[in-house]
Amino acid sequence: MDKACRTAKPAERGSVEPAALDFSCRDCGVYRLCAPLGLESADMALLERIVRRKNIYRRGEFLFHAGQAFDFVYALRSGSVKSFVSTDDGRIQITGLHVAGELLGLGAMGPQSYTCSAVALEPTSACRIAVDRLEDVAAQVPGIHREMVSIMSEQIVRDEELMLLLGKRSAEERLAAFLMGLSNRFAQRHLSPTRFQVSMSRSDIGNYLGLAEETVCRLLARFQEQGLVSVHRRLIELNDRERLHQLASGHGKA
Amino acid sequence: MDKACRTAKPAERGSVEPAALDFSCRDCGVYRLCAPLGLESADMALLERIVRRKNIYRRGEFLFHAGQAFDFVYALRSGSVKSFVSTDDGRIQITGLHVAGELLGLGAMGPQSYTCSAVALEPTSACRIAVDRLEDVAAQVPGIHREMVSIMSEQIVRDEELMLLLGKRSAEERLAAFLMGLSNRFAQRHLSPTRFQVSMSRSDIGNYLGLAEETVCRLLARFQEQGLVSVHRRLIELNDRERLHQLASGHGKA
DNA sequence: CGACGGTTTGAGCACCTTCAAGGAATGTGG
DNA sequence: CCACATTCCTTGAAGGTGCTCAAACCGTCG
Repeated sequence: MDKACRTAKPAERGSVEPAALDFSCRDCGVYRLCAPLGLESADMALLERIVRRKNIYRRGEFLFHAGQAFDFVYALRSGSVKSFVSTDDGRIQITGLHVAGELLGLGAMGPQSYTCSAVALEPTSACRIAVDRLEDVAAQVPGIHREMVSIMSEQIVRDEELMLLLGKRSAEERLAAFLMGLSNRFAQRHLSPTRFQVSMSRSDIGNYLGLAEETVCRLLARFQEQGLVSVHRRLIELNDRERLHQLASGHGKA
Repeated sequence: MDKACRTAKPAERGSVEPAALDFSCRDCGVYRLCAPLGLESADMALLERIVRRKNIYRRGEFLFHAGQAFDFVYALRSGSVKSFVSTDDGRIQITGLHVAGELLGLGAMGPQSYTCSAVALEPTSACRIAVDRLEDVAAQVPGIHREMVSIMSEQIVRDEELMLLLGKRSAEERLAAFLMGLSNRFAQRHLSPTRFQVSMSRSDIGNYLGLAEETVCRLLARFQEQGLVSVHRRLIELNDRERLHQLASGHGKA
């Protein structure tokens, strides 16, 4: 996506630039863990104790690998990240697409080692939160654990939705749901819900949705023929969210 | 495939009767939440504050419905439960199969309402843990929240595995993985890993694995032809766990 | 430019689903 | 206790959705 952007006019894409997705520490996932501390901008001392300075990751760079010892929780400030698990014979399944403002890695709390891998899809900036320090602080402030429980249960809800999608939806429904999901997430972040860059390749999208890369292409082409979307490489414009929503809900042919 | 199995004698099934799966409170999921309290058998007073007496559910009875207000966590003492989510046009995806000793409903911690429904697959006994009381106690004992985080991350790991299965595995691999998964869980509970009752119908198994009911039947028949398993209705005997494990890992044809 | 990764499109086919029907186990009411 | 209803399981045949294989295209970068 980084490359694709370079040819587009700045004005058109201002709203979807990584820069526009950059969140301050207050806005990003870290804050959700800080809020129960009663921390406001004044008390940054405690925050400093647990948050390591932000790191920059390049496209393709790993934030962490599955199996690796669990040392940090990651809060995305800009960019996007895919997480995935793999079979022992090498096939992988992307289990999550994470964008700015979200927390990553909490699933490792139990096993104490990462259960999935995470890779930046584009230049990405993330705060690393040292878990040992987090635990120290959390021992004094129970609200933090409570918040972690809450964040993890949100993860479970998203996972359940993806299972429903993988198990029970047609290819068409999957792609429509994917696009609508992205649209809604961008809207939450006050970005355009109708015009955005998809940071994943067709191959990744296919993997994520349990489809072949070619199927994704063909469906995008069909959606475009039907006037539902306009596709220019990874820039996607939703022209008929209403109908797309129907497709995603399975009311496509009914 | 031949019906020889159907003549199985009652005596053969003694070890897999529900009764054999009955867990005391110490063994069931409740205990995992009590352990951090430093509670041993002596301090049952605190336990009493949060655990309501066990309930009995009949086959097909709901423990809770999706959307319903989150009031209890459930610890299974015997029997088994399926949990599922559904599309708004009525299709459902089974997201979990839970057996004795496991905790149910923690995914509702964040949204404060159940995100999936849970139904007993057979006569099932469960302890209900009132969340408000649990929270009261947890406020004094941070270790409880920590344990909850741990339990939820295990849930996330299981969900990731199911996503991998639904997205990337063939029908054969799915069923083999399902059988091996059950086998391993029974082994953990000191029950026979090679001979057990599956509490789900073919239809449920198919739903769970993202397959048609008929496909499950055909595959079971094929596994039996190949000498991997013996099937007598819901009683299943694994005759070649080694090979089954290979199939589950995708080394079936390679 | 020329090579390369990502994308698009086509043709053929495999796997699994759908549709259909019969059989076995269980339960229910007379 | 038997007849009937119901549910679950099994098997067959036909068909479709999405995959595999293959090739061309495009945009980017060395």
